Amino acid sequence: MTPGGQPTILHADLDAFYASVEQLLDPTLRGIPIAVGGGVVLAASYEARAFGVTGGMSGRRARQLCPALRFVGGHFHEYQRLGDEVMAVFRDFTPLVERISIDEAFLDVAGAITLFGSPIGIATSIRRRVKDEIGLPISIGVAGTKHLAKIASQVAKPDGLVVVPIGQEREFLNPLPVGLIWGVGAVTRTRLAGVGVRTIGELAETPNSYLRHLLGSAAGDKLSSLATNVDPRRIQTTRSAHSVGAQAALGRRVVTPDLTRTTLGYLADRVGGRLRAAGVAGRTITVRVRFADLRAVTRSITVPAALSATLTLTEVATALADVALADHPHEREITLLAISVSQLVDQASLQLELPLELQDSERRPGTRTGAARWVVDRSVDLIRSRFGRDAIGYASVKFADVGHVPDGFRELAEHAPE
DNA sequence: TCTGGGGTCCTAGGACCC
DNA sequence: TCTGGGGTCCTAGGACCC
Repeated sequence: MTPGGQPTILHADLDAFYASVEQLLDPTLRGIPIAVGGGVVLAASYEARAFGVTGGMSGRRARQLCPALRFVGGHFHEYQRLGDEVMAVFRDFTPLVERISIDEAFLDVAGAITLFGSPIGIATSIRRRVKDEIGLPISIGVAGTKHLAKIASQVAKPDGLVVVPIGQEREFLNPLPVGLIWGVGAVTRTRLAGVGVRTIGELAETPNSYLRHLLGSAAGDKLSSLATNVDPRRIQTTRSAHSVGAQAALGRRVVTPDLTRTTLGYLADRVGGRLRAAGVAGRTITVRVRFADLRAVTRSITVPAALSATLTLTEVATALADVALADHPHEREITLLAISVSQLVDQASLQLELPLELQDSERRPGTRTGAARWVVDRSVDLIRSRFGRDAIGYASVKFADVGHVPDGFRELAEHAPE
């Protein structure tokens, strides 16, 4: 923030992104309620939102609320392409762009004022260019901090611009519901409502010690700092992932060794491929099992040498799932399996660890070494990059019937907007 | 409400070390 | 043998976000 000056942090957020892209690509969809997705609504146009349709809602529920709702297929590559184009517009004004998903970003325009004029002028120009050159509606919040700019862009929606002048933060925030605060979801909102706190103004009057008691120290401090308008977070132009994961919802399936091995093999294949593509490997492997009542448990292990080989990940994940299942012997059905790999390290440093992994596998005659597995995986990755994902794979994985979620959907979910 | 997938961050307890 | 603080790492669970 610029003390005593003008706010220079922008939060720019495309409106109903997937749905807006569909309406851009197909003019017959404009002005009518549409939803992207099928079983689950990924995005709803504003015409659909008027009926109460929201992202994350089941398709059946959405149809009940809005019988005229049109479901449209996802043009996943178009979403990525247009999202990239919008980011390029941002970068025409400042290099300080922090993209936080496919369709939203923070910008710090303090250094762009001499070239392009006031932050408000820049925000106006961005909105006009995104509309004229790309054809998409976008909302922008302008404020002194990231937190405040994000709240302002939500207030600006749809297709609007909201500025919070320095010194007027309290007047702006006080009447707003606490749910607009980033990090306040259904649970926290309910807990706050239980003690009579519904607006940010009421939150600001609540002592920090009481918030810490109610919500825990970190959440309490965070809410207090918002109330006093302290937010030291800078714009980060590069952010590296802390974990890579994949999951598969299974419906209700009776758990068998074959089911877990096959599904985890498929997931390990995806995760391993993405780790290797990013040039990283991970030391902590976590498996999540969800039972029929939607209760989920996790089991994890941290190994000395970072992993990215598909078969090794499969073996570790299978062993972890066995532990989780053994701890819940009365659960006969599961509804989801997931693998996540964290404690990521660069593959360059992984090379140093390979002899360790090699030693380990040498104690198990008949298994291929970690190094050999890594080489095989790299070959598979290369072939796939040229001929497509289905060109090659481990037999047990290739024929798994767990891949019914389209790959485009999965790639998209890595940056999902809603 | 029950037809998703991929992430981040926080808490709390225990092991272990100094 | 008992008491104690500080720090790090690991594991399990949960809230939240897009």
